[in-house]
Amino acid sequence: MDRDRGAEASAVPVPPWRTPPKAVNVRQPLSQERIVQTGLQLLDAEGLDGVSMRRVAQELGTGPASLYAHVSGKEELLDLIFDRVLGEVELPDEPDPQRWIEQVRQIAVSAHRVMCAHADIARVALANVPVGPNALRIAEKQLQIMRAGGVPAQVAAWMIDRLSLYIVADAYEGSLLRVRSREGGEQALAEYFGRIEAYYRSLPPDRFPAFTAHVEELMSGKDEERFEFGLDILLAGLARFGRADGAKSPPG
Amino acid sequence: MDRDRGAEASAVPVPPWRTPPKAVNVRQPLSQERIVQTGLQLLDAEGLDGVSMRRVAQELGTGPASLYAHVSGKEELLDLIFDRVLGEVELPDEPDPQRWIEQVRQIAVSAHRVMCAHADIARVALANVPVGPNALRIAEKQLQIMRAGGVPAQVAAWMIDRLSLYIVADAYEGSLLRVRSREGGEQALAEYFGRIEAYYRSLPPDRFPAFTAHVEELMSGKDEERFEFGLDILLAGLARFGRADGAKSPPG
DNA sequence: ACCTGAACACCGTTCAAGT
DNA sequence: ACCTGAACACCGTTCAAGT
Repeated sequence: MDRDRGAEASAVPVPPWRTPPKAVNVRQPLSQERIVQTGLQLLDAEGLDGVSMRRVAQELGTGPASLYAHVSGKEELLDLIFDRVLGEVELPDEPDPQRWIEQVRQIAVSAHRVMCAHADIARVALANVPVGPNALRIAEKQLQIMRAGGVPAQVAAWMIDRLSLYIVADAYEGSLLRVRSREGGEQALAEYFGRIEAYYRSLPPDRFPAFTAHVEELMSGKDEERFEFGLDILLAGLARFGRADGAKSPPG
Repeated sequence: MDRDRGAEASAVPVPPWRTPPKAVNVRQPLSQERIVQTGLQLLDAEGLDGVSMRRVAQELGTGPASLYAHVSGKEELLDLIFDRVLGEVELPDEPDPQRWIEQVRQIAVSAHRVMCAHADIARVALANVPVGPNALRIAEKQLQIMRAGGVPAQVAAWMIDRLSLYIVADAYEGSLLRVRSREGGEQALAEYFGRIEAYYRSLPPDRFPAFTAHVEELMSGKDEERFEFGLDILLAGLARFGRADGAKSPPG
């Protein structure tokens, strides 16, 4: 009998008066995983302000109330997205006492780059202490490297905190400029800095002698350059506490 | 004729059927000054989230739309409040080349203290580049001091930027903890850190050997202590660029 | 157990209309 | 010129009711 060969039967058009099954995959059940993933997509597409409970729910084809079964609230959702992003940070396999400063530096640069690649997600880390698995993984590695480099435990412990504050703050600050340039184009960003520079130049030199004399220097340098400048200042300050031979790549 | 002696006439009760004049001083006209002042009061009383256009308007006995005649929007209002706060920062009169690092340090500490004294206002400085008169006054002084200390112009210019980023970021981070403790009492803050510490101790030592071995060091130190630790690391890194004799107070 | 519609108590900003 | 009521287009979270 032919009527049991389902595969071939489906090649024939379905009679239009039959109610089609509800769109496939829309009934894929909600989960924390799916919510975080959707939040991350929204973050990348529209920035952190685009990640609202309502928008995430909409994207998942449901109402905002449904999210609360899988996530305690907006804060937890953002924490989860942040830690997922931190998962992209690359770490060296083993601490190398000969190159401890370079290793600390590489992790810092990688973390900075990763956060910068995801809009203004860094704001989340400023708002609460990150305790997700990836945050811990990174901090653990930094601590191991500094200890291997001979840095005293108390200094190393506080330095992790100070370093991550610096990285996160710079990433956040820079991301706001990037948001500005995405919204108004490259041109808007240039205009913004142009206005500031013009304002600096217009200041009265008698009250702002140093400022007006150094507008050039104040405005120079790209994001990355300034970040690494500050990072190297911090690392130079740290170097005194550890093995001297680990400080092979001193800044200017 | 008695009916012209207004002063004495007002001692007699007004006939109750007369409409009384609208409450005195409520008709004090709106001004940017009054709006900023009210915003600052709200900031101190309820934190930055308490400063909404609607709340400020309410406090002034008017509707939110009325504020837009004196302030372009919320962002400008917050900028104005921030710069007013910066007015409290103390600056030395003259740059002293013998003590340049100490002077840079004092300004940094003062700015940090001032921001910490006004809830989470520091968030404003992370969101946009401060260009108010008081921000400029402080930056100008820092620049003068570093130049007097022999720091090259490019290093000094970038250092102002990095220093203020560090100060603002720490003040903001700390303010969020202070908000937490104000809302839930000293006890809530202790509980929060207690939870974190307990979580650190509960981590598997094989995967987090350094972390679990140094929970004590990771949790130690008050806000101010940690801030000054990082500040001194930065200043030690900076010291190499200027006059050696200005670095009289090196950190640990 | 999981999901949802509707409601609550808010936002910043705009605009036509009033004085 | 200055001020305002009402509206617009949003928020995060809660809760009773549904399946």
